[in-house]
Amino acid sequence: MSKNVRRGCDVPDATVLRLPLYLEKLKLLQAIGVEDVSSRQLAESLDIKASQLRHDFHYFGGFSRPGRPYQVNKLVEALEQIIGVAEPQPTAVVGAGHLGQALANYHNLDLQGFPVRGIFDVNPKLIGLEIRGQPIRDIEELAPVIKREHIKIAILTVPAAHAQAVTDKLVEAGIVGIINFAPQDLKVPKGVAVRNERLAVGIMSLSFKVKCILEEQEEPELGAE
Amino acid sequence: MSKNVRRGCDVPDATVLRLPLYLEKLKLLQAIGVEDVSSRQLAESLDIKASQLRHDFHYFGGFSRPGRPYQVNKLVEALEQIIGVAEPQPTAVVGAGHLGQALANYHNLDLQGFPVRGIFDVNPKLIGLEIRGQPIRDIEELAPVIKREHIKIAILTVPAAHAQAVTDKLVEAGIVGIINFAPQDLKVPKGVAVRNERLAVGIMSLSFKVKCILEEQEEPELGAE
DNA sequence: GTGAAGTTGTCAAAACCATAACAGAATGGG
DNA sequence: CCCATTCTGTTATGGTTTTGACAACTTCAC
Repeated sequence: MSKNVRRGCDVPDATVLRLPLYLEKLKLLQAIGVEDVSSRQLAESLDIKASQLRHDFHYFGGFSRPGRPYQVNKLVEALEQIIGVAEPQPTAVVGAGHLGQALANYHNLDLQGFPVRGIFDVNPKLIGLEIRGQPIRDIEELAPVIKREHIKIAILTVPAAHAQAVTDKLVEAGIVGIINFAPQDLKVPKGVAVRNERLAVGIMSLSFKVKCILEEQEEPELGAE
Repeated sequence: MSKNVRRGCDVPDATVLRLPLYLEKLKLLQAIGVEDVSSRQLAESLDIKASQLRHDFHYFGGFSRPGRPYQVNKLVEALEQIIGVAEPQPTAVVGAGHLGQALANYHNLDLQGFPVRGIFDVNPKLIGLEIRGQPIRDIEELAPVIKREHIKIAILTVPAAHAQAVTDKLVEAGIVGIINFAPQDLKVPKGVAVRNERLAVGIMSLSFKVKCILEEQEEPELGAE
C-alpha cells in the first residue's frame, strides 16, 4: 500500500509548469470576488482542456468533492501550499548587472511571494547602491546573508564565465534552487535544483517559427490541392 | 510522394527547443578549432542521449553520411539556416522599463544574430535616451521604424495592462514573432508566433522542486525497506 | 584485403503526456 | 421524493516524445 506515501512530489514536469498558471488565474478571480469556479470555466480561461486540469489536480488529491465546483479561496490556499509560496520565499539576486538590477526592481516577484532579501556583485562601483531598499553587497557576504535571511532560492545573473564558480559558492552557502540566466550549464550536487532561463533559446526557437511562417506565406500553393 | 515537400517545418516543439543548444555548443567547438564531432560527444556535452540528437537532426535530413562524424562548420551553417539566423534578424524592444533596457543592453542578443534596431516606450522621460547607440523612440514611431528596418521580431516588455493593445499595433505593423515577458496571454491572428517568457512560472516551478527537496531531506527514512 | 571499432540514419519499443469517457456525488426544480 | 443537470475524481484511450536497437557505411591497423 505504498500509494498513500506520495506526499505530492513526483509529478510530471508538464504539470508543475502549469501550477503557476492556475494559481495566477485563481488569484485574479479571487481579487474580483469570485467564490466558486468549475474545472471547465478555469480551463477555458487558460486555453486548456478541463480534463487536463482535473488530471493535474488529481496528483495532489481532491480539492473538492464530485458534484461541487472548486472554491476559489481553498484552491488558492492549496496551490500556494503545493508550490511552496504559502510563506514568502526570501530570494537572492546574484549579479547586479543590467539584468540583475532589472529583476531586483521587478516588484511582481514580491507579489508572487519571492521578496528579494539580498543583491550581490563583485563590481566595487555597484556595491552600496540601493535597489528598492536593498543594498548591493559584496559577493563575499553571500554566505552570511543567505544564512541570516534563510534564503533558499537564488537568481543567477552573472556572466557565463563566472557562473559555475558562483554556483559553487551558492551551494556551499545552502542554496537549494537556482534560476540560471547565464548561457552556461551548471553542475550542482544532488539536492539542488536548477532551472535555466535562456533568452537565446527562446528567441531562436521563435526565429525558427517565424522563418516557417514566412516561407509558408511565400509559397502557399505548394503541396496538396 | 509528398515526402520531399517537408522543407523542415512541422517539427516537434521539444526538438525546436534543443536546436539553439546544439548551435550554441557547436559554435563553442568551432571557436576552439574543433573540426569534427560525433553525435555521442556532442550529446554528452549537452547531457542528452545521442539517439535523441540524431533523431532531432533526422527531421532535417542527413547532416553527414553513415560512418562519418559531423563536420562542425557544416553543422553550424546548417543549423543557422534552419533556425533562421544565417542572416541577422533585426529586432525591436518594446517597453523600455528596467527589463526592456536590460535586454536592449544585452549584447549577447547581437552575437546570437538579433541586433536591436528599435527601442520604444510611451514614457516621455525615457524617449530620446540612448542605449548602445539606439535612441528610445516614441511608440508612435513603431510602424515606420519596423517597416524601414524590416523588423520581424519584437521583444515585448510593457506592463500587462498594455500588452494586448501594443501587441495589436505590432501585428498591424507587420511583426511576425513576439517574445512576451508580460504575465498576460496575448491574442494574435494566425501567421504570428508568440513565445511567453514568464519569470513567475519559472520561479514557482523551481519553488515546487525546492519544497520537495527540503521535505525529502527532513524525512529520508520514509517508504521502502 | 580483412576484421575490428566507431559512426550515422532509421525504425521499433518504451515512456510519457494529453484527451476522452464515465461512475458517483451534489444540486435544484417540480 | 425524484429526475435532470452539473460537477469532480478516476480510469481508459490515443498520441507524442524519448530511448533503444541495428543495418549500412567508413576508417584504421595489421
